[in-house]
Amino acid sequence: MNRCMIQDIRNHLGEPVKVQGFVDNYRDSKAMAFIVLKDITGRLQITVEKEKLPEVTEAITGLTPDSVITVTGTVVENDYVKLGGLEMIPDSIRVESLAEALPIARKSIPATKKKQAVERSSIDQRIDYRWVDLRTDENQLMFKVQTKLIASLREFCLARDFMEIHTPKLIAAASESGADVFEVKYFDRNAYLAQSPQFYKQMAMASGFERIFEVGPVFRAEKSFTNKHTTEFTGFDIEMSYIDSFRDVMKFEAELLTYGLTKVKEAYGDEIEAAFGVPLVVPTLPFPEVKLEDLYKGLEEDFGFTVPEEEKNDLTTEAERLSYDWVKKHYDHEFLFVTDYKPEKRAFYHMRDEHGMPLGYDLIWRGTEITTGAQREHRFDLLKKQADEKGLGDDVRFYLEFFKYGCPPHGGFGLGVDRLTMLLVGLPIKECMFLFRSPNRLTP
RNA sequence: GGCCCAGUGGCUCAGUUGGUUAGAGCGCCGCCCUGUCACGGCGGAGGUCGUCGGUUCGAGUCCGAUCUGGGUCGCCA
Repeated sequence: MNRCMIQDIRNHLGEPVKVQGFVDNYRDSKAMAFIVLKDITGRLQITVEKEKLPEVTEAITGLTPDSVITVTGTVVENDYVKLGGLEMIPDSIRVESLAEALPIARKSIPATKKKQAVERSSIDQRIDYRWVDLRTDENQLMFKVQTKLIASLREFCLARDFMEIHTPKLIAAASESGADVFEVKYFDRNAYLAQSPQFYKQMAMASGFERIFEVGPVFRAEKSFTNKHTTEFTGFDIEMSYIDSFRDVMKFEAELLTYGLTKVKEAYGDEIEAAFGVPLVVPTLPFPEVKLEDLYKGLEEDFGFTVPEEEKNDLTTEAERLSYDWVKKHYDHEFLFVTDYKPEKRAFYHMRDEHGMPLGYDLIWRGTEITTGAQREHRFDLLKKQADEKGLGDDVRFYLEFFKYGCPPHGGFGLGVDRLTMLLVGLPIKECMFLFRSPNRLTP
């Protein structure tokens, strides 16, 4: 018998079906037993009248929550049942895997007159048993949402003739200054884990690929302790040739994100709001933009916010957070492009204008940076000069070669997939990753 | 790396100015319960309080060191 997903069960009332999943709840009394079965699509009550079903009764003796079972039987409507008004009368139940008592509390239970409240286990405790934690509706929804988002972003790019590439993650030298790299043994020498596909996606431009994207892992050996950093995350990277300006890149990104969020809202907007209390607002085009310097002026005028002059060449965490209030106030928007960062704060490969100002941007969503983008310097001599100014020598020699034999003008950006997910549901990044990695966390 | 905070049964917590056998709820185990739906009722097991050292007649409670973890800032996606 084919397996029936629980969401489809109404199409099979009165006929024999098979369902499989986890025991979400088990209530056992002398004459009756009730199992709530959960699969990835929903829940169904299995009702056992013990006297009528001695074999089934035998099979479920000692059943525990979170065990995995296979049930065959007939689903009927019954107003007794609060769960959808449906119940399955089984004719067989097989226990596929008997679960031990769970080591974590996944849900909070409010206090009653007789009992004190039980808080759910801390996120760190839950991550220790992430596979158990991920069985909750909220967590599974989060990954359905992320799947939809990435599929939509990919769809948008493919419709515009982008190629999807896969660049190496084992590399011979650091790909960006600043970020620390993980060193790994590579036969009789050392290699590094890629901090970014930056150099290779630019190589794709020199290869004449014109428009590419990559969804892949990014490694950062930084001891960052915030609610939005992790040592391994997934980057959605774009690079495109024959742009006239970095504004072409910004425009593309704004359209890309708007498309992705539209698709996510169509599929899961209501569920996201119900589960996480965060409304999904599809942004309007174009996204607002502001120069870094003007943003600081605005924050001071509107909120009396100031930082020492020497910190104004970058967004502090607090300024970044406040920029959300600022953009809401002035543009009624959640996204904000920030431009005109000083060259000292930007990578050497960003193209600069005649005043030496980098032609790039950061994109802030709901007060958190999700992207850095730029037009790249594709002219060998200028690029080499900018690399030399940053003191990069042998490490970028192979990369500079990409620009010697013809390379189109181009630009691109990198999006943090996990940051998008985290902002979409309003939770810290460690709660939003399948498995979180930090300086203190390498397992499970 | 800076600054803060925390470590008590499987989980979540309480533990009063240091003072008799360290408490509770959930979970677990056993018994009872014909329709439950966060089922219910009764009973039970389970911790020596992160580690080491010190103060004291006496330390979960005070002091020192140490380990582990967390929050936050910086860094960034």
